[in-house]
Amino acid sequence: MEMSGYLIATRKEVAEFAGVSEATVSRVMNGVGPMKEETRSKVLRAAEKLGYVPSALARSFARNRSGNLGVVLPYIPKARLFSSYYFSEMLSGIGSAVREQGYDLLLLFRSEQEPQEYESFFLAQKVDALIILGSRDEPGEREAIRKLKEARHPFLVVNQHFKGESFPEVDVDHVEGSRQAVTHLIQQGCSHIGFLNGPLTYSNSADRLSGYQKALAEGDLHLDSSYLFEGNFSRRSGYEAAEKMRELLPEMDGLFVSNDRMAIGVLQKFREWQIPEEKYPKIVAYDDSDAAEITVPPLSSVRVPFYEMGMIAANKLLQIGNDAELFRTWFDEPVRELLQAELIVRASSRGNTHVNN
Amino acid sequence: MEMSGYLIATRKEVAEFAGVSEATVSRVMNGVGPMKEETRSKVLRAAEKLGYVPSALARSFARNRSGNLGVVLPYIPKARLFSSYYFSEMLSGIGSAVREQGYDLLLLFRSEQEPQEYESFFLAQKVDALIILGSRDEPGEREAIRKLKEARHPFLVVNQHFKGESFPEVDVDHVEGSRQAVTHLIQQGCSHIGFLNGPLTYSNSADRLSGYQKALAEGDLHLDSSYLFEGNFSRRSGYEAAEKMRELLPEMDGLFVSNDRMAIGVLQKFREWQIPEEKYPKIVAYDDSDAAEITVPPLSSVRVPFYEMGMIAANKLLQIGNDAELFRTWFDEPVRELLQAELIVRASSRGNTHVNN
DNA sequence: TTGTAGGCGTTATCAT
DNA sequence: ATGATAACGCCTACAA
Repeated sequence: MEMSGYLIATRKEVAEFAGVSEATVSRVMNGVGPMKEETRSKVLRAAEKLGYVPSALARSFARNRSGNLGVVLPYIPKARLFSSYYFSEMLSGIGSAVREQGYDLLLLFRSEQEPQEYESFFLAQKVDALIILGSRDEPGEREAIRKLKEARHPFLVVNQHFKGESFPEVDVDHVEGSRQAVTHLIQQGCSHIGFLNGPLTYSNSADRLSGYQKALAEGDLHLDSSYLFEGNFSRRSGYEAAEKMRELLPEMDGLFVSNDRMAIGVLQKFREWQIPEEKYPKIVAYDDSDAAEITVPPLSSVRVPFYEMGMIAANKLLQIGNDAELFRTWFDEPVRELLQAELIVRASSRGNTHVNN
Repeated sequence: MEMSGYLIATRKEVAEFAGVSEATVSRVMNGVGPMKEETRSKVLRAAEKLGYVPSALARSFARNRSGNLGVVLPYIPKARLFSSYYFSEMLSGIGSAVREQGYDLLLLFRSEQEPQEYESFFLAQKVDALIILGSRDEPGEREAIRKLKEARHPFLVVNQHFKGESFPEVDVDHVEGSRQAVTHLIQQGCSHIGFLNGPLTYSNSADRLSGYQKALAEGDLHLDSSYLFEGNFSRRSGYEAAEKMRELLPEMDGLFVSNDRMAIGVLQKFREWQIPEEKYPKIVAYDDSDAAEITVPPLSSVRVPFYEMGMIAANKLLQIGNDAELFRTWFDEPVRELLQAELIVRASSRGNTHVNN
């Protein structure tokens, strides 16, 4: 059904009112082609008068372009997805780029049920380009993205790398970020460093593991697999992982955690156990979200430029719409932008100088 | 330019391939009208074979419906909008409703520069319905929303009330939420209760002020305007507002703050001043975001059902697309859904029993 | 500088 | 149960 109670002024009416042809109205509205200033203002006045706004729908249809940049998000019912710092920042960055380029931002929720399938967003012409967030390295996902590439749809994977493929990606050097984090812990005198990581289907988790290993090797420490823990990035999972650290704690003098939220869960558990702060392992977390500053002790954390990532990804992607040359090479030499992370040191990884609040 | 390197299968090709008319293809794809099972499967096979997906663009054009629910967000460059708990939760709620109803979610960023103007989203047919978030009671905004109503565009204002108008709204009873918060402080023995509020152009700020006043009156306390502070909901503004509380602190034994982030800023300042926790005023904040649990001391906070608000708003709004009767009355008896907030008590407002961590 | 007219891929109505 | 066809509102190549 028609969802509105009003009538929309059409180009035809404007043309009649202004006493020109419809084509002229189009030219004026789009500012193309030469035209007499008089005609122009006549048309604009008519449009103003009639409240005419060109239909984006019809325009898209005629141009065969939706004008939308799609962003695929993991759909997890009730998961309060946006609450996660990661997605929030990224979307803000994408939003700001999209806006400047005159596109609209269409949010697309990936379903956990149905098999992954991204191409139909293009086939249905819902989007002109697609940014894929929260991607995981799983067979279905790889396949779905491969299809996008084969069909040469403009897309970009963010914060995820698929080894062996060459997809256009904007990513962060999590290997180096993690290496720095763990090296810092070693420099602080730690020799038994635990690692609470996220699921390895995220390449950023795998990358962090590499960085961790690298730092240990460089510090002549050996990797003890009983020091490896896995969570799902939620606070709760950090809280639960801490349980498993219990018996190692006297030994474990350092801890690297893959995001702030899990680290906060760990801290909660430590506090519950009434471990004195001086006895906490030295901790470095990841993301450097707002929360890192306000925990007790404040968390050292690896800052990830999510906002910039989103902005860069969107800009790159939309750029190819205006640059035929870029489009030609987009898939042959896929973009692989690699941003740097930066370790921010706070009390959680320093000496026993925690403010005892 | 054409942004893709592939060709899209059209209905015509499917029709030819299947040896039927285009109309039949449409019927099959939309599952309308009677049809022989044989024809149906023939068409479906052809579609499958050719990789045909009906063009959402063309469909929207023909149906004169975009299939999009628009969500207006305040645009603040670099403001990391989504990081705010408020918007994050709301969008998650809207997203989940929209998805179920088969709509798409279009994000629209309000500009701070240009005068407010929402109607053109409808005139340009970018959206079939509109949810307005982060609205403020300012002349331009009122005017813009009035126009929506006059033209009978389906829209909904969320978490904001315009006194004297009757716009369709989904809101929270912030008067009652605040009254509870402050009454709780009074019950805890506080008699000099400060209030750090947000800008009064947000009706929820004004409502909180009413609740504060109400509670004071009920507790036979008088309102001292030197106990009123204003911030802009950011942590920094809380941090700065705390400065102004300095000299009142010995007296001020209670503090009500309009959101968690500002409260966190206040706590930071207190900690910087090295005020012992036992001497903090008893604090109740607002929103009950994730952060409230992890501060030291954990913040008592008024829980606001943002997620539900978003979901309810979107559901209500999309419902009117399927219900002519509802649409008819939508503007005559505008929805005014009023959800309840709930006080969550934590250590920050209890006796001197803070865990000294 | 402006007008004419064909086409875009559906939906929906009317025949058959 | 299916086919033919007129809209839908705009863009754009071409004609004038």
